[in-house]
Amino acid sequence: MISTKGRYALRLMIDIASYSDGTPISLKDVSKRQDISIKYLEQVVSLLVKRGYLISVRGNNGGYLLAKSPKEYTAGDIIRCCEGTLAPVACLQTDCNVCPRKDICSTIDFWKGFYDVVNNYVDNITLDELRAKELLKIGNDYNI
Amino acid sequence: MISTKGRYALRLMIDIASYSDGTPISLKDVSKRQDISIKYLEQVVSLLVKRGYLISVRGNNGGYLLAKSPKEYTAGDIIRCCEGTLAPVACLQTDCNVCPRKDICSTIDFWKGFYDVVNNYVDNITLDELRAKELLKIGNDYNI
DNA sequence: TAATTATCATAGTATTTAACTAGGAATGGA
DNA sequence: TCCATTCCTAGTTAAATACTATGATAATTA
Repeated sequence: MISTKGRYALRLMIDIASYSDGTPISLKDVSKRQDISIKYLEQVVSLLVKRGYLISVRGNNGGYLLAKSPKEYTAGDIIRCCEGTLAPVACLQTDCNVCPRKDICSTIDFWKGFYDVVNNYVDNITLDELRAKELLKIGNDYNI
Repeated sequence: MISTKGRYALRLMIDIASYSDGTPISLKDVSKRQDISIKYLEQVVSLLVKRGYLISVRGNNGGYLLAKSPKEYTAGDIIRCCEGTLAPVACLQTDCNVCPRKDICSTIDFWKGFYDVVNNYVDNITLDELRAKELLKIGNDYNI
């Protein structure tokens, strides 16, 4: 199960991509549209800023801007940024490859394949495509 | 991340499929081979018995038997039995489809696709295939 | 029959994680 | 200077995870 951090990050990025007209989008606006508290959004957004996915503008009329074109973000980039790895098991996280059973483990290949299909899926959908869907829904008078 | 319940369930099933000669396999033996406490295995195995995936034999020389051929179990069957749904978000669990944003949500289709690739992957690998890998590793003198 | 070896059922527990909320400092435009 | 915003760190509550523990029940075997 993907946590709220990753899911909200995706909605936040789609929101900014959808509503930005070149001026920064404030969390206050995102919060209203997405029904997520500003305080929680602050935590999510800080991860995206740290990673360089968003540019923050402080002060009055401040907010956030995409650092690059929506076509250049994949859903995977965004989710992993806030969620961490999508590895289904700990032994696939590169840093802790210390399972004592790794040489005799018959399931590791299965989990590797799992990891692969997940990464392959999320890395083949761009923020631009997600934004297109968002705009479609909005244009549709909030009724699909 | 898949929890120990689902991962141990898979190893338990592979173990039983690999070592069974028609007589029941006890948790004591599985525990030794898999390095998982008997007490924890008892909890995992009870879910598989309740679901009818394993047949339990009580008393001395008791243990567990597969209820059907290894070819007839998918990895997905086993994992979901002990792990619950593999849905990445709560609103995809059929029973609680009550998200107030469902009509305007632009990410639901993305998560549906995620869910699909995961299910498709785990349901296309059988216990028999996993057993084959296990036997290969064992035969290989515990060295890959 | 009694001892032994299993499964079965339920409860307890320590640790971690998730999902927030809160307070206030720093920034910068009006 | 005011005020809207981001930024930073802590605190909190609830639930889940990953077990361990105790004892009942069942069935084989000596």
